[in-house]
Amino acid sequence: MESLGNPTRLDIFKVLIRAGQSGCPVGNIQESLSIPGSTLSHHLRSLVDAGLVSQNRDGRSLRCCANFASMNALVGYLTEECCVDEGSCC
Amino acid sequence: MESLGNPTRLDIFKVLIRAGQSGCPVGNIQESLSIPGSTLSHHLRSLVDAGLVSQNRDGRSLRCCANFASMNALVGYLTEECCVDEGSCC
DNA sequence: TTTATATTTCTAGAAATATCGAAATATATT
DNA sequence: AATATATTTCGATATTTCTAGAAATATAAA
Repeated sequence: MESLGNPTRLDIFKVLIRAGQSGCPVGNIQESLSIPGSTLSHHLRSLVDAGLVSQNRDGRSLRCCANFASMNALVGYLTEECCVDEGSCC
Repeated sequence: MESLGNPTRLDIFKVLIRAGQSGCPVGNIQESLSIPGSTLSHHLRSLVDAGLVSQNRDGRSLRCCANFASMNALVGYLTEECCVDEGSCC
């Protein structure tokens, strides 16, 4: 969640969500968002570390994929405990 | 989304999600999380500004409620464009 | 109106994060 | 092996964010 708190990182993640299962090479993300490679690489790493993105090499380029399972877990994290303390805690 | 990127703020929001529609006074959140009032107030404001939390006065205390509509919008934001560029962009 | 309770604003230092150019590395093509 | 392409690491700076104590404000109760 912390990982998606940054606007640039959220943009990157959105590109990958749109790209679906087939993913998108680093270079294409860079072109699509117009950010320097070093900045992109830095943010991509933090997304990979958070488990939200996976990478695998494809020839000379590195293909990145949104991890849809993690994304759904994230969504679940927000919704699953809804109202469990309704009326009892406050 | 940016608003939930901070662990403390996420904790606050979770308390409010658990509290459901009836919400929770600031003082109770403070007690429940053991954080100074000033820090809590600061984070609450950022949640309110982001539209994720609403507040209304109830006697001497201020009752906070998670805005479930916004939360669902947030979830939708992540999921609705899934795969639209599958195969076409990269 | 005095007092108590609840919450916010002010302030400032510390810590974390973002940014990007240059150089380094890795992989593929010739 | 030499060259080209793709991506990452390094390093340094700028900016943002977090945190919390003290003081201020607001509302209610006595």
